[in-house]
Amino acid sequence: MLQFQFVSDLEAQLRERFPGKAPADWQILPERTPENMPGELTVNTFRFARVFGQAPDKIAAAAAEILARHPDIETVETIKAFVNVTVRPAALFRDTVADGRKLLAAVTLPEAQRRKVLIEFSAPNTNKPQHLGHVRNNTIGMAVAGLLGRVGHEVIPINLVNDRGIHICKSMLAYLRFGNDVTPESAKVKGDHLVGSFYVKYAQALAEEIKALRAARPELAAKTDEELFLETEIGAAAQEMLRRWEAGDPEVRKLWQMMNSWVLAGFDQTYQRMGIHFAHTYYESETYLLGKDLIADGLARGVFRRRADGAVTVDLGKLGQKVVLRSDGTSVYITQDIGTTVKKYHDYHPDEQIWVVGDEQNLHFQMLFAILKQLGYAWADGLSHLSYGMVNLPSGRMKSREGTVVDADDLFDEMVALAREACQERADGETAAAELDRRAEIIGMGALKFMLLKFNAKTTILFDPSASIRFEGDTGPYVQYACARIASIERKAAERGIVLDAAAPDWSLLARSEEKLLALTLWFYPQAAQQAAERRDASGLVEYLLDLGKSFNRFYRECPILGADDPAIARVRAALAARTRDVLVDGLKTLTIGVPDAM
RNA sequence: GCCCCGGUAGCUCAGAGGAUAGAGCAGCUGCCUUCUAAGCAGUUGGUCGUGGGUUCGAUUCCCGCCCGGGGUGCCA
Repeated sequence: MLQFQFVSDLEAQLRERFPGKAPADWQILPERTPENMPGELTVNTFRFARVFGQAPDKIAAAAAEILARHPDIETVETIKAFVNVTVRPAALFRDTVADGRKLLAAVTLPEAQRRKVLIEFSAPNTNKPQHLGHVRNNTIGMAVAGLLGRVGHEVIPINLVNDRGIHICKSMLAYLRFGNDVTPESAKVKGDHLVGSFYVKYAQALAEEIKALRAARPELAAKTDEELFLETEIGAAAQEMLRRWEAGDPEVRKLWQMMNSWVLAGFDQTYQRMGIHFAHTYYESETYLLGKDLIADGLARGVFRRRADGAVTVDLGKLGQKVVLRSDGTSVYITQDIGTTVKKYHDYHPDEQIWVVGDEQNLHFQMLFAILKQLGYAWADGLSHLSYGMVNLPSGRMKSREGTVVDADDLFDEMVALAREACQERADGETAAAELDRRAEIIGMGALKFMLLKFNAKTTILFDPSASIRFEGDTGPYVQYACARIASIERKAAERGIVLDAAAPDWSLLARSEEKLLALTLWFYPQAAQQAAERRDASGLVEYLLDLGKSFNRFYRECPILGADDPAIARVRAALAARTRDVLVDGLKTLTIGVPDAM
């Protein structure tokens, strides 16, 4: 990690003054001094006075005394146990931005802390296109994968496609009955959307049949729609299709293959547009039988118990009892997950496995992890559920069957179209249409991803399509705009024949408060990225990038670069701007958000 | 009933034991012949759901209660 010289020296001298007290890994992390307080950086001795066995104000006094003599320190002021300092400009820039490569390299963790992490996200069903809920999952998944990779972990992003089951058969059955052999090509519709339309048709047909059934047989009034499913013709037919699928019926399998390939081709487009890449995709059709042998094994070892009715259960203490095998010997959801988790472990031998899955499955994962621990897998401690909240609409929850969803592809188009309008307005007449399209894609998708990542994953998001997504304020485009301004300055400099990077910049020429604040903010980048990675929470990095963008825009306003009186000041300010751009681009790229050259 | 998550400015959210609780949006005031105004500066707005407790110090930790969401399947 990048450290200020005065902080390292302070650590050493405090250790000397109180020998044998502080542990080897103890270190001081200076904080930014609040704006209405004197100073730039604060050493908060409340945080570590205890390690020296001293009262905070004693340590603060000692620290202040040490720092007052330090050549890098301009002023020291102690308030309670806070030691506020201002740093001499030359030292401040030397320790923060002077070495840009070192700043970016400081994000990477030491080798001993790097791990192999498998992260599973997206996990779509192949009966319908993806909606905003999936987009949140995908965005969080790839951002966290990016963060973990950026700090040096070996990351294996994987997908598990749920490509079998009754919901798939529903789409298939509706296609057989109402499809007239339509294909994505003949209908000129993306494959996942085409298949999804049959899923909706099935739901409609089923609803009508249930309604008719209820009208004909009033004694069924107390039963739920779900309980009546097999009473309907179309319900029984779907169940029969599932049975034939499981039996390997060639006709059913052929239809299944065809429709799945349509959906997967559609998903590929969606993933590509989002910038998602998986190291491997598992298919539930190939893994759904896994786990049963593990249940048999656990039964033999007394981890599980067979109940009188034949079902196999496990006692999970506070979490309750859980059935892991039905009385007819077939798997339940958790049986499959036990099997695939063990498979994933054997395929990759990761130190950690992370699942990005909605919070309605919190209990499921608690149970899954508890079962794997009871089965005795030492690696079960490395399993975690990255749980995130729903995306609700003003009208309530999104429901595919009722068609009340914000479709992913439609949303992307809408975002990009809005960005395109804004680009058009700002562009000079000479900018080619293709270039505007390119910018709009980066800005529109960036705005969407940034918005989704800005929330803490746990919070339930209320998404109002009519209010749409903003491009101003705390947004992706705000950060991208700072980058575009920097790129523009560099272009202008080139046009005017000003050479900005000829010699090593003279950092001692900088001393304005906006310049110092910008450099200090840049210094925090490695910490912000590492903390976000550690917490598996991209919102921390998002907040940081907004903060950096703000620091830059203030600097931009107050400290002219090309207009600086002294060419040497222009050079060093340009270097500071370039450092800013490098960090912003690095941070956005980590979150799979791009940066346009101009906006 | 039990379990999990949330309740902070009009709205959307930060804040993971420390200073006088922050930001964006919305509202109001200014700033584009000056490196891009997707920007900047200023301003209005808060009993941090509520009642206790621990602590030198609590929005933050613990307990009770209220409100909202999710879960509590031999569904996934």
